[in-house]
Amino acid sequence: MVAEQKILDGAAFLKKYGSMLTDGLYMEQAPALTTLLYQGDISHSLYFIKQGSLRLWHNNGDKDITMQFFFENQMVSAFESIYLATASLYSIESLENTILYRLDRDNLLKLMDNSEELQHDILNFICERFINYQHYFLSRIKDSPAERYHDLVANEPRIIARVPQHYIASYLGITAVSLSRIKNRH
Amino acid sequence: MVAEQKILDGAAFLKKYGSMLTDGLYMEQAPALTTLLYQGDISHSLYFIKQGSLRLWHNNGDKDITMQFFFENQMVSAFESIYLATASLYSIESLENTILYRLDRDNLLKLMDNSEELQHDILNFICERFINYQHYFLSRIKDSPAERYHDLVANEPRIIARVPQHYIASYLGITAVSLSRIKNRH
DNA sequence: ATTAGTAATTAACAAATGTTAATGCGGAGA
DNA sequence: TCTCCGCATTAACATTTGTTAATTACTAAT
Repeated sequence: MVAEQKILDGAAFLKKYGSMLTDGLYMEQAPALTTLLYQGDISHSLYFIKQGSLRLWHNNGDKDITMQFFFENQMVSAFESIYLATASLYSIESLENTILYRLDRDNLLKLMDNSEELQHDILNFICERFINYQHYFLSRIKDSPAERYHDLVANEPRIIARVPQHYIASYLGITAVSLSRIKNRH
Repeated sequence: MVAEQKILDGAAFLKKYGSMLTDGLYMEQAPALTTLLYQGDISHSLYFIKQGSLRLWHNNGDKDITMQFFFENQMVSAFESIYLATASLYSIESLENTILYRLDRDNLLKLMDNSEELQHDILNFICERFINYQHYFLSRIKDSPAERYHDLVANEPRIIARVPQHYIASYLGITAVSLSRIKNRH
């Protein structure tokens, strides 16, 4: 789910493969709070954010677990759901009014069939994403909510500036009440 | 890190590709508490467990986070460390006296170069492992330590039977003291 | 400007875990 | 058999978060 990776971000992907995609790439607009993928569905789209922001989360009956926020130039997907045609563990929704490029599953797979280089890039992409994902989860396990909040303030100004607090609380794994306490602690 | 996957387990892998590996596959013996991979090192080996058990964990200065236990017939690797030649986030150590098959990095990559089918199997393997990994982490986040312990008792008798309690506590994300309390609650 | 609805803060209490320390248990080896 | 040492249990206390509820702040729409 983590789209930030060194090898191939959204902009680099479009630059490298965009010319092969004239018929499979669509520009779309999603007003704030539009759901792009429902948890449990099979994903048919890979997205690139031109403008705006997305949230990816898992729902567990009574509560949401927000895993990731996405901003401009990032590539966003539940790739394993696209590739294996399995139910997505996550929902994806716009936070702000968002402009996207959408790459269709069929065209992605066709493109992969025709390009060994893309297959190689995709395997790298998955490995990188896997590693990022592991870092995220390890920090979620080993660092306290307060530490992770201060880390966010220091290193992710976009999240602090553009994401409502109760989603940040969900991302930190705590309630909005607890986040408020942490912010105002001595 | 999760080696249990439907598409290709250790036994199936050896059956399918073992004949191509006469010179790259070594049998090894690891007495209890032998470290096979140190966190921070680049992994050079993919393992298959013939007999015994392994533990995979991440160390965070003062405490260990145990992520996975492995038993007979499982394929064990920090694949992204092998494939991308990056520092492993994890250490791997034997719990019991363990007999392993070890597949060398060079031979694995050579084999992948010569077999498109293996490349395909490996991408599937990674996607599957990614999904399993996500399930593990989500359960770690959304379920209480008590729920996860009772789940372990119901579904993972091998872990309960063969793994010392303080490693189980580390796997559940709590202290040995807290696990003891959970076990003896009401 | 008013109002209504959502988000954020604050307070009070309950529940769970961490920490430290003392005790009990059990196997390995002399 | 005795001793030692690591593992497991139990207890007491501190810390943190969850929960519920009341209050305040903010935003958007009329």
